[in-house]
Amino acid sequence: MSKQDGRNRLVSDAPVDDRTATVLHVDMDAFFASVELLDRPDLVGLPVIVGHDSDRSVVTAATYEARRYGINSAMPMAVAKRRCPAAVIVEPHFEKYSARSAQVMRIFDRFTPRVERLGIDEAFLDVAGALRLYGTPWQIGTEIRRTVFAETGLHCSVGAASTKFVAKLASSRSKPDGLLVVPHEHTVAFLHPQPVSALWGVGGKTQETLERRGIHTVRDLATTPLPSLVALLGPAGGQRLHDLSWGRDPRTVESGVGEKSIGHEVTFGRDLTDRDDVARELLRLAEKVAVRLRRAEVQARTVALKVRYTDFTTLTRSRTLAEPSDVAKRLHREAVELYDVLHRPGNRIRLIGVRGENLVPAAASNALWDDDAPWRETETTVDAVTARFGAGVLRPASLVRGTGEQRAPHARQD
DNA sequence: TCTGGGGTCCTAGGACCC
DNA sequence: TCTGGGGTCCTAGGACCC
Repeated sequence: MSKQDGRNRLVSDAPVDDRTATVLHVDMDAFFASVELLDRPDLVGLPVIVGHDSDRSVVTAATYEARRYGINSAMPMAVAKRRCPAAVIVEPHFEKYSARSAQVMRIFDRFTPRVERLGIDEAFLDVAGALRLYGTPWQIGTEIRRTVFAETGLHCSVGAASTKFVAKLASSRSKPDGLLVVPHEHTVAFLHPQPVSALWGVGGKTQETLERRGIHTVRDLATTPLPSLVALLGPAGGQRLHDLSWGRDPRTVESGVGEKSIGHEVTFGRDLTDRDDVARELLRLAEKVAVRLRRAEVQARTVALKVRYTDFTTLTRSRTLAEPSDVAKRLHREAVELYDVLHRPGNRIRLIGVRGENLVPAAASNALWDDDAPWRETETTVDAVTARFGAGVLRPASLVRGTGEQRAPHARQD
């Protein structure tokens, strides 16, 4: 037996055929915080919070030591500091997490080609075709955990089951640094005692709705007539939760699916009121979006603007373009026009965001014929100009008025 | 306690077409 | 003269997940 007895375990002690549990969910433990500790071994064992140390910030990640003080992701930083004044706060470094994530995902690829990334720190693996080579799901999960730790120094937890949802729930129940296998025939017994909030898609609001009707556990939901659930949650939601409560999850592991939208948003340290300030921020965001669109070799058919006022009221406005675009200037113009409809003197803007939606492949021919792109922006256009001359150089008004004749700022020559 | 930034999916109404 | 039904697209908002 391994040193991880008590962590590595089956859902039942009875001998079971776990070859039915071919969907694995691998979830990195306290990922951002753990990556930071790789560079700061002096902080190991301490309550560490990753996030900006400022008002209006939230906790991005926390070590298990910090979680013991009741600190969790998405908690306002002010609250977290109150709960544990001694906590060490570390600024996030997203490039570092991306690099580690890629390293970990490459390890998964060695076990099966069927890997579906889910965010930066988790993935589903379909290992049905890997059993002959690598053994049972339990053995594969154990080997993945061993390899990830050996090569990165990071711990992860693995759930194995016959469906994605149950595998994901199993990994969460095995955390931290654990492995839990739920054979197919144990699925319902595993699910039914869980709180209804364990179901994928049941958050605070839905949980409240369900509990008002006396539905507290997955078993309660499973034994509620489907029409009642549909009346409560809508046709799609009612049917889906009912299926999940019986372990039915039709989703398969899909590798290589691209993003459906690409966006950036920013919350300001102090609210913006000036229209030109907003327009300038929209340019920064549009440039970031455009860079990522081009990198992904897609174009956006629709541009969406998001505005959050100081009272947290949040609006979105979107418009579908005549021609899809990956050009910052074009996205920016659209976003500014959408904003100008909303603008009122004295409005206090807390957040703005720009998102490209309805993505379509960037056909090579578009680059040749698209009148809107007589020049192709480099990835560094705005950043380079801003870095050299300061943000004030790129007056938003001049860009709004810009025509097709306007060239990219000359900084691109280097 | 006072709320980040990256996303996905669902609903619902209206326009428009057949 | 008053009235169809289905399908798709667009837009806005909300819940949810990591």
